[in-house]
Amino acid sequence: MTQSSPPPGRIRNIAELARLAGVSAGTVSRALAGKTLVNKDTRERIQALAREHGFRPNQMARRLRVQETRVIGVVVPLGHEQRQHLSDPFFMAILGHLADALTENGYDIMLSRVIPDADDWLERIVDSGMLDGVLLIGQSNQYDAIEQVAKRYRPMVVWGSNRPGAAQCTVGVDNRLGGRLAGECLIARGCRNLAFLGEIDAIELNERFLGLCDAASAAGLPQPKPLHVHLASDVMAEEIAAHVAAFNGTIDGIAAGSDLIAMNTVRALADRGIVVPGDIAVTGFDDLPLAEQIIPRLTTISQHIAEGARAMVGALFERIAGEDAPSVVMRPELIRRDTA
Amino acid sequence: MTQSSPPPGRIRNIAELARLAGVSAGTVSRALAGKTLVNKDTRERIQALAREHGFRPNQMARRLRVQETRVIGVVVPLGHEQRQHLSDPFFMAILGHLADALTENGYDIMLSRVIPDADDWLERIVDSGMLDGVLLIGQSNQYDAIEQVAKRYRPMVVWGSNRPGAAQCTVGVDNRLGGRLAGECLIARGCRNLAFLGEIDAIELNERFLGLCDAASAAGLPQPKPLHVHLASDVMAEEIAAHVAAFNGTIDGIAAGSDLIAMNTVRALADRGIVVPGDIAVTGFDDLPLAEQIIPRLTTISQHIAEGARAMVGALFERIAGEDAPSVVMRPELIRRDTA
DNA sequence: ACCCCTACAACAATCGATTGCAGATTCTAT
DNA sequence: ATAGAATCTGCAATCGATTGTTGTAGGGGT
Repeated sequence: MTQSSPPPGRIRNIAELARLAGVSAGTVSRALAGKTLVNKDTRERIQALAREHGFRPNQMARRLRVQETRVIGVVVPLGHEQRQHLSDPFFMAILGHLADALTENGYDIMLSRVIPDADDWLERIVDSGMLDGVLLIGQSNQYDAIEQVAKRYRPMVVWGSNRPGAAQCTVGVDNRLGGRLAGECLIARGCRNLAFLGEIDAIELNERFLGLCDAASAAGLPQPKPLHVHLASDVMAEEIAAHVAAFNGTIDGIAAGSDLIAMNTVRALADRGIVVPGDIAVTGFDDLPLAEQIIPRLTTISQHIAEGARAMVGALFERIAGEDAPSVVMRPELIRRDTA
Repeated sequence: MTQSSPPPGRIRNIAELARLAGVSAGTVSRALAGKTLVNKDTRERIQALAREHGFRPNQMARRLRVQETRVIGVVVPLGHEQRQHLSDPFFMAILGHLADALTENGYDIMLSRVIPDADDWLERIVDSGMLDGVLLIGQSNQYDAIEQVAKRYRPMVVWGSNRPGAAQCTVGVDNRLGGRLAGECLIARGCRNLAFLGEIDAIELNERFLGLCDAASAAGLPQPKPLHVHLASDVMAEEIAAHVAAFNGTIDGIAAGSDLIAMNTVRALADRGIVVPGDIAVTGFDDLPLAEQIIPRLTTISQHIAEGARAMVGALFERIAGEDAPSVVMRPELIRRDTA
C-alpha cells in the first residue's frame, strides 16, 4: 500500500547492491544480516537501499554456504497402498499440527508423497542436502528400509510403532493397547462376534487388529475376522458396502482401523437399515476432529494427534541439536460417544 | 535388503568421489548425470562407485548452479482468519491433488502456511530464490498484495476469484453463480427464509453470499441473513450451535459457506431435534469427498476440486515455460443429495 | 609528535556441483 | 608414418552468499 517507488533496474544479487552502495559484497551481507560489525550509518543506508529495490538475498546460495537449510522434510510413504491419497484426513490432521509447530520455529516444510518403488527412496531424501531433518508420517510397509537409514541419519523422527531395539526414533500410540481398548468397549456392550475392518499389511493397523484379538480371547470369544479395506478413499466405500452386505447378522461388533473407515462403515450400515449401535456397534481409531462433528458421533480411540505432532517436532529439534531423543509411546484413550 | 556393504568412509562430495575414481570432478558430474560425453566404461565405473558408497550429489549446490530448483511453493495465506488451521479439509483436498500432479512431474513441494502480518509476505516467498513457481490456495483478504506481486512475477497461479483486469492468474469456480444455485435449490424446495453461514470477509465466501442474495431477490424473497462463522474448527461448532439456537423457527433454509460448515450445521440441528431437510434444508459448498460419506449425505455445490488442481498445475507449467496462461473460471454444479 | 588501539571495510576463500573450452588420447585413413 | 578426425577428460569459471583475515584510517593518550 504505502510503499511504492518501483525499482528502477532490478537488483539480482548482493554484488550489484554493493556496487550501488559503493561498498563491498561482504559489507552488504553483514549489513543485511544486521551485524554490528558494520557502521550503523552504512548499515541503515544499505538496508534502505535493499528495501527500496525490493532486494532479498538468494536463499539457495545462503543455505549452501552456511550448510543449514531450515527446511524439514515431511514425508508420507505410500508403500502398502499406492492409491492412498494425501487427502487422507489423518495425514492432514497431523500435517496441520506439524506445520504449525515447524513454522513457529522458523522452519519451512518440504512435502513429499512417496511411493517407495526404488529401494533407496529414503536415502534420496535424506541425502539430498536440502533438508535439516525429516519427519516420516507412518511406516507403511517400509519398516526395514527406515531402520537402515535411521542407523546413520540422526535427525529423523517417525510417526508409527515402536519395536524394541529399533534405531528409529518413533512417536505414536500403543496400537495394540488401542485395539484392545476398542475390543473391550465392544465386548462390554455385549458384542460377541467381532470383525476388524482395515488393511492388515500396514504395521500399525496390524497391531490394532492384534489388540482386538487379545481382547476377544481374554473374554473367551472367537477370533475376530479381519476384513480387508483399501485406504484409497474412492474404492473404500464400495469395499465396505460389500463387507457389510455379507454380514447377514453374523457380526455384532466392528472395530474399524481408522475413523475414516468407521465413518464409511456407519454410512454403509445406515444404507441397509442397520441400527448403530443397537444392531451393530462400531468403534473408530484416530479421534479426528471429524469424529465428533458427524452424525452419529464416533466412539473411537484417541491417538492424541496434536500432542503427538508436538512430540515429533520436539524430538526432531533435539536430534538436530545433536542430542539423542528417545521414542515416545503415548497411551491411547477410549472416547465414548454414540456408536459403541 | 539385498544391497549391503556399508560404505567404508563416507563420501561427502563429488571431489572426493573423483579422487577415489582417479578422475576429475567434472567427469564425475557428467558420469552421474548419465551424459554420453564420458566413456561408457568410466561412466559405469563411477556410477557403481557412487552406488557403493551411497553418494548422492548435493541438490542445493546443483540447484544454485543450474538456477532451477524443481520446487513449487504451495502457499496458504491465512489473513482473514489467523486461527484457521491447515487441516481445513478443503485445503487438504486440493493440496492432495496438487501434490499428485506436481510429484508426477518431478517437482517437490514447499508448503507454507502464512499469516500475512508483514506486508511483504509474498515477496519474501517469490524472491527467496528457492522456488520455480508458486501456487496460492485462496486469496484470503490479500487480493491487492497478490495483485502487486503478480504484475512482475509470472510463475504464480492462485486459487480463487477472478476480477476483470486482474494481473493474477486465477483458477476457481464462479462463486456467485454457485451461491445462486444453492439459493435456487433451497427456494425450489419451498424455503422462504434463508440464512448464509460463513465468514463474509473472505472474497470467495462473500461472492457466494451475493449469489444467494441474487436468488432470493429473483424470487421476491427477503434478503438472506449473513451469520458469521469462524473457520477455525475448534470454535466453529459452538458458533454454529449458537446461531441455530437463535433461529426459533425464523429460518427454513441455510446455505452454508462450505461443506465443513454445512456438516457442523446439520450436526447442530440434529442436536436440537430439528429435521433436515424437513424442517430446515441445508446446502454445502465444495463437494468434498466427505460430503457423500456422512449421514445425511450433503446436498452441495461442487467446486470440481480435482479438475481445478490440475488446471492450476497446468497453468503454472505454462507460465514457467514463459507462456501466458489465462485464468480459468469453472462452472459450479449443484449436487443434489439428502439435505436439500 | 609518536604510538597504540579501536572500528570499520575490503579481500579472498568457501560451500558443492555444473559446464564451456581447450588439451590429450586414440583411432582411421592415406 | 602422419595428418586429421573423433572421442574423452581436465581445467577453471560460475551460481550467490557468508565469514575469517588483513589492512587502513581515525582518535586518544603521553
